[in-house]
Amino acid sequence: MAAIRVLLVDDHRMVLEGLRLLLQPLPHIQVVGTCASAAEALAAVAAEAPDVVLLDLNLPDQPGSAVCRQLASTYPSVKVLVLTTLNEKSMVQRLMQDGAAGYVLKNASPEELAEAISRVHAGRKYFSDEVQELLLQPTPPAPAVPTLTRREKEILPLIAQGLTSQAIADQLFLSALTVETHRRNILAKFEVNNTAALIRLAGEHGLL
Amino acid sequence: MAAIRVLLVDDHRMVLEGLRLLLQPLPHIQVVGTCASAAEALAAVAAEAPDVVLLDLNLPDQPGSAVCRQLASTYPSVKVLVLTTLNEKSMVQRLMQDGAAGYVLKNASPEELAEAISRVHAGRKYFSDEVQELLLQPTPPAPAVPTLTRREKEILPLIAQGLTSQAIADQLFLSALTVETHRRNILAKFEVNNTAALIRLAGEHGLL
DNA sequence: TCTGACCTACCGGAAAACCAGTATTTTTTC
DNA sequence: GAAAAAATACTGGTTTTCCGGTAGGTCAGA
Repeated sequence: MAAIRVLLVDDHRMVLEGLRLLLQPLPHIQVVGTCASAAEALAAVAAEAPDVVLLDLNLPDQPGSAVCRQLASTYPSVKVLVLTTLNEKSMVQRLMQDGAAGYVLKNASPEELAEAISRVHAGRKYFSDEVQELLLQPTPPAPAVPTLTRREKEILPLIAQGLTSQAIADQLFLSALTVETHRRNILAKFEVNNTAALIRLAGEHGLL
Repeated sequence: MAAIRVLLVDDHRMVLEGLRLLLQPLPHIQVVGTCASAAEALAAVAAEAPDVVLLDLNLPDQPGSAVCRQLASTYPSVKVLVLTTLNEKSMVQRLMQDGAAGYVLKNASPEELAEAISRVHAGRKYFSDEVQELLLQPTPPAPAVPTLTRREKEILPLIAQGLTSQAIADQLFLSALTVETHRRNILAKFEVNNTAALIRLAGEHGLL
């Protein structure tokens, strides 16, 4: 049986080197390259056609989820094994939609990592125990990030900057009344009734 | 010359194993233990008396800066080499105050890491190039987190929750007018003139 | 003991935000 | 090409915040 060809993607060189050394003694696994950015990774996949990509989510140039999606759509035969520290449920589910074949935490043991690589190469899914537990937990009331329209996305940060409706209107060449309407709609979507709570929530959801 | 005894502290087991393998071939360095939490690290330092502690900042139980401070005060002969991904100036300076002997980024090369270990063991400081550049940059206008009084610290989060001055007053058994005064003082301290900007800034400074 | 910081509380007025509707036009989407 | 969604704008009214100034009481440190 030919060795599984693995590509390593992580923005920390030390982690890359460490992983490489860790996988080196395993006869059924062959590391075909290491990348530190999304761009590098995409190029390397094209050049090396690995079986499995070990993908860290924190890359400097693109969010890992985007890389995952691109790889999955362009190279369906390449299995993406996400390797990260985040273990939020929403993130896991999102990545599965993006075509990831598995999800291993960075504090997993080397044995677990090897197991995960074999599993996804065999066409199966792999989740570390912690992640599985997370998926089994009944969905908490679903925080649900409101979907904002283009205009609303534009206005929200301006509100956060402390601009008044009039100032925003001037800047966007709108009537202040229009801005007030958008403002009300945004408040409604976030289910709050004043700016303070809105900005806090928006901040928590990374919308600023 | 005896080998430098190094203790590795990082919450990701893979990073630990990777580092261990990375340092293994170096004859002048001996890894005497690996720890995944602050508690473990403190115990291990007491037991092993290493020369150098390679310390990651993101530990599950305590902020790395606290560990650094404790180590430096309890075991002055132990050199702490901070190994992390954060490279904010304030963080670097804070850690130096906490007694760190050096600062290496996670995407440093293994050679650089070895060099850093040798340097701090020799009693010198070590900063990776990127960090040095950061330190050389003229201090940007100093963002300056405003100092809030006890009452203000109490009221600010309530504002962020979307409570009106009246509601806050009810909750704290105060006059709404008093709350308004505090509110104005808070706005003044943050140098903003409405709640939206206040909450955004407070959030950025981690005051909520 | 006095000073300064803090907490408390008030007045009056202006500005802004919030609420409940309605309505026209433009853009998107099926 | 019609329906749905979004963007625009308005009326009219209430609530809240913001601003400037004042002021008494407490408490800690010089």
